[in-house]
Amino acid sequence: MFNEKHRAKFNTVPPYSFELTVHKPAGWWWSTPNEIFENDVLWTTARFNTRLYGLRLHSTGTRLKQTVHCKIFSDKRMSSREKGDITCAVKRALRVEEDISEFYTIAQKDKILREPVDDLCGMRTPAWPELFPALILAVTLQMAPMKRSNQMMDLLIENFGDKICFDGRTIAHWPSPEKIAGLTAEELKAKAKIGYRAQNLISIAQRLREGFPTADILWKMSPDEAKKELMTLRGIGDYSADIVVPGMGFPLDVWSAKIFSILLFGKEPESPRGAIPELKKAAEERWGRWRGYAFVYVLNDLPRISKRLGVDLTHF
DNA sequence: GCGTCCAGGTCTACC
DNA sequence: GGTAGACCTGGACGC
Repeated sequence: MFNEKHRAKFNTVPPYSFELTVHKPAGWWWSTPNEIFENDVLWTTARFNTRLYGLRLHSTGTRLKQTVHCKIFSDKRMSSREKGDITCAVKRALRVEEDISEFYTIAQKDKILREPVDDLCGMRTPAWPELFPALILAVTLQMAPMKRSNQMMDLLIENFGDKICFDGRTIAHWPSPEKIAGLTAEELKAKAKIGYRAQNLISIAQRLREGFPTADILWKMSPDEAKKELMTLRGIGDYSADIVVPGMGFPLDVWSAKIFSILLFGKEPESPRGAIPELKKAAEERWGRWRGYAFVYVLNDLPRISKRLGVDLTHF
């Protein structure tokens, strides 16, 4: 039985939008695809140190002075250390303490970002509460259209995930590394239809179980160091590492390469995959360490950017 | 209905 | 160090 065991309150560095941070316009979730967001309240789940918790989050105030309120639900007693650790992890994943004023200064002078930062004022980039779900996302996005990636993720959660009931809601959560590490590739392929990715996911789960740097440790590294570490995992290359790395890289795939090629160079690339290195370089030169923010703001504002440009960027 | 093609990357063998 | 080819699966497409 999951009951409320702890409460916390987070002040935010303005501008901050709780709604846009946890419930992105493009449809991305904050912790699990099955979380519920209703009337500015998020019911979600997260696993810390092998234990699953229920979270109820909501905000008060305006984007210039916003507070996020968090209730933590557990089926076991929580020590004060556990409460402190989880509170820190949730706070970090909400990015409430991040000062993005430098990004806004750059964006307001930038032809591509000027309007998206107005449209999505206060939105923060993803900072996955847990490492393994972010790696599952990256692996299932590889070589597959979005519909198929969603099918793989849904089947992984349905067949190997965990479900908890708290605060009147039932939420299904991602499988644990322990669960996936114990499966055979044949079983994973048959039940989750993830094909050749099965062996990669099992290998990643085994590395995590055997002592891969935790999210805490990765956050303490420089982005380059963390990315290098992530790329030692089987099946995690440049693109996947950019999705998972703390602070968000610039994870260009052939879909987003077409969009950024139009925005940065004014035309569709002849070879989207071939254009990726050049586009990454251009983004780094233009937006520096804020390129991850540029990526997320553009891809979450495509309908409005398309309307302004008179070019449909949503059809790729 | 059936066959073919290929996708929102990564790894490996080969040069 | 650069690059072609293989990799699961299922949806889209042509016939």
